[in-house]
Amino acid sequence: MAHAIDYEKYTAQEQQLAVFAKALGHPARVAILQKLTEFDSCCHGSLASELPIAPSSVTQHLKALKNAGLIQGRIEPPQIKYCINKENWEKAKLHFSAFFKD
Amino acid sequence: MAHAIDYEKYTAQEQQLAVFAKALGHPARVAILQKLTEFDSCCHGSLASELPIAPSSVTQHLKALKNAGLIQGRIEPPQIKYCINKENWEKAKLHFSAFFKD
DNA sequence: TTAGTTGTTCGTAAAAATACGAATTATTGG
DNA sequence: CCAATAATTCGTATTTTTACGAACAACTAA
Repeated sequence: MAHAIDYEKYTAQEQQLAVFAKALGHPARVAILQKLTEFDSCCHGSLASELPIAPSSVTQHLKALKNAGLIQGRIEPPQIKYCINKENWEKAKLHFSAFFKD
Repeated sequence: MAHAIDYEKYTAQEQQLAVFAKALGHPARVAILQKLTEFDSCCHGSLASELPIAPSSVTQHLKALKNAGLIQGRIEPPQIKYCINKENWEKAKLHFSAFFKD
């Protein structure tokens, strides 16, 4: 595992902010999150139809956002509805505002 | 250039936020920025001595932050002093706060 | 059951990010 | 000039990210 980020060598704050920031570090993921904050919940298809990337790529980005804790999905046949994870969203908001405060 | 992010397919806001976020997406860069906001200006060496990575890696991260517009350096023999690019820092702050506002 | 819709997984390829050490540049002090 | 200091550049290895299409799974509706 050489040459990967070794998060353990940094403070918990540095780690957490970096994880959230990394999740926001792609314009497609920014667009997804904006849509989810605007519409409260969306299925994969309605996100994919507005993004300039393939459906399978959208799935990858959704997974990245999920891993960072920023979104969650619930099955609602025939679709899967994705929405903001409000608890972690608030956490991210606080991390960023603390970082830029001064 | 296949399989790289095609920023042009996204809105200016999505692009800009993603660029800033990507720059914050590594704990070492978060640590560097925190130190620069705390101490106003630092040389490469004093940053490197507090980070768990090699000096040449610190240079790489400084370059990434510079490319994103978040820091700038000025020669002040025998050192190079790095500091926050206040104009873009403010811009980043506004982008993030707008993003999380709702 | 069959066909259609929805979304994911998988494999793969290309590119970027991460990290390091060695060598290099540039400047200062003796 | 020569040595020391400060930091970068360069080359390289490894890992991660990005992207796509094909195949697959799951559920619905006819």
